[in-house]
Amino acid sequence: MRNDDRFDQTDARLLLALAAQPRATAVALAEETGLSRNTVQSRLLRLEQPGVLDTFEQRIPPRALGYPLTALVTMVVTQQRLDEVADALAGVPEVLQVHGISGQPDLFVHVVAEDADDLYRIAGQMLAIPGVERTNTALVMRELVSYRIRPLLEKRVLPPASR
Amino acid sequence: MRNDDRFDQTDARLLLALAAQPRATAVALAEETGLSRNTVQSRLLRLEQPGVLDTFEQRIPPRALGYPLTALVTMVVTQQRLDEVADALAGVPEVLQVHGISGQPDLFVHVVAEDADDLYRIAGQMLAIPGVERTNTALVMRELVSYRIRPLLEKRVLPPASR
DNA sequence: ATCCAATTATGCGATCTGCTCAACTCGAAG
DNA sequence: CTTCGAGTTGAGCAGATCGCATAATTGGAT
Repeated sequence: MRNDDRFDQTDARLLLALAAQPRATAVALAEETGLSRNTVQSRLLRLEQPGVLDTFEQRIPPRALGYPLTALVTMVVTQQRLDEVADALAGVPEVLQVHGISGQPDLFVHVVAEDADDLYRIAGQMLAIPGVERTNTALVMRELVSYRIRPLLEKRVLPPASR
Repeated sequence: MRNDDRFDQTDARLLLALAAQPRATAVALAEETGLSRNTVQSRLLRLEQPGVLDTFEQRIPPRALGYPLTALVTMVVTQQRLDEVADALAGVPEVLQVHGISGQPDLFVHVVAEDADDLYRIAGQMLAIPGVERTNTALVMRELVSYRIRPLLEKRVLPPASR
């Protein structure tokens, strides 16, 4: 049984081309990558299969939807109720992502808000969830390094010597 | 002067359709949204302009590149050296994103690693950066709520009463 | 009532897609 | 070394889509 959910070098090259022009046609991607159109097409088909690439939603900036504020909230939770709390958090639209982490804060919550008042309201909503013992909110002032994964991608494409 | 970098309801509907089928043709999107093909095309053109949508890289899961471990690292930094530290962090491929935040930890760093040893190595690299005073690493055990922005999108599409 | 920007409708040739088939490459197994 | 098979390539074809233009329509602001 092969490991199908892992990108090989061909995938990586294709993804780099897609990163440059996300809506490029298969023909254009074939030229860009040096692969044949057939290969590009069959690879694309697999990539857009559910569970392979992350969702398109990742590309939608909250700022452009009217949510310029981002906050990172850590939470200490009554451990037995962790799943309950997660469900309750999922009910809050402004909660974009929740991570369960090791160590003292149990949860890590990514939140957006329209303004300071809005954030205060959302923080209140989160504190009111049964099982939440303590929270700490940090406002994001600046994105010093924007999300990027290209360095890792290129690492997979370039090195012909290592493997 | 209009506010061009903000999505209206039409954009939101288009984005929802794209979320369902990221590589759908303009014709298909027109049908799905009830808009004309021309509108879809001109909107798409604007959306793929640099600086409007986030990069395609957001959709590439690090796990599929061989980085199954995710860690969230908080940092206390000599404040005058904040930009220096950010630059140094940008030089580490496994650093996917860095946020400057308000409060005691100054930086928030999103890191991936191949395994525990790899993470240890990367953590060492980060600690060695001049200006870094203290770090705290938390391992991500589970993604309790996967990144999603659809709730906010739908909020913009549905409510004809509120505005 | 008038104006203006955005959307829609329609049409055109060039391009691309979805699909198929045969030939080729190359590493693994026998 | 030979055989096998998966992945890739090249070629071809009908039909769909794209990119672009032009004119009509809509709906909100002046």
